[in-house]
Amino acid sequence: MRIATWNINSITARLPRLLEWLSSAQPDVVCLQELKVAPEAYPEEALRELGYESVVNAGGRWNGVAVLSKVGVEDPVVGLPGAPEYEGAVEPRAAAATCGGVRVWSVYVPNGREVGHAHYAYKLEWLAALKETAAKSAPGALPFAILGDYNIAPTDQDVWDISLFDGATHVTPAERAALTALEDAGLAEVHPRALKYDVPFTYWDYRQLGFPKNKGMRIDLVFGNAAFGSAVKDSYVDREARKGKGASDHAPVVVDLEV
DNA sequence: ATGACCTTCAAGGAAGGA
Repeated sequence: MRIATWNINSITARLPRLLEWLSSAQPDVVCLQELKVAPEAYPEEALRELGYESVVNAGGRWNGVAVLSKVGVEDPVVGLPGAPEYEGAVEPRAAAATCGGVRVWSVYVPNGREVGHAHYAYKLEWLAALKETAAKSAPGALPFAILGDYNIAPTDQDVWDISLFDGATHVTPAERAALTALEDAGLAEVHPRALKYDVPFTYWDYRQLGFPKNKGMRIDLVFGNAAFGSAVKDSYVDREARKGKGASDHAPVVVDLEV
């Protein structure tokens, strides 16, 4: 089984490239983030034509996630249990489904904006809620994974130049401690291989030739329980999908499982 | 070559991204 996660930065703008990638990469399950689409405008039919059912959590202009599956959708959940509100609203940042015997969550962790900003506190609260969900599902025999845009670089090597991140979000000890908390809950990171260069970055800023200069960050992550981890045969970042006109600023992370 | 921000909402520019 092939599972992928991809922040597509608007499913409307990215639909041609998404459909092309689905046809070539042939994933069975895909976790999408940053749909940036109203629920009624979600391209359900176009995805169904390629064989994918969707579990969608969309709220219009910002955020939005989905789980696509060719291998069935059971026990769908829309929204993270216990998720905090931001400015009085629960945002569409999580969706889950059991697909072909694997429980998957698609998550879009809040950005945080700046250390000390209300959005940063919100990010840490959101991650604390995510840990609770992880702790409930991790011990089971069912392969379980949380895939998505975590907006956290796990180590200093996961950004192109750590000296430029002094005081910035995405690399703070508190954010990284939230990843350690997921490990305490029984999950472990699935480390992808790079198709080029040493570090398999997953995000490159659109500005200032970020991608050609490989000024990237590894912030799209996969955390799985023991049953998931033991089924992993391969994982890589498909940086080819970041090339050319009309690309998302993130590349897909692909995980191949033997289940 | 991978190339110097992009997307949404809406009507011009703001907001968010990281």
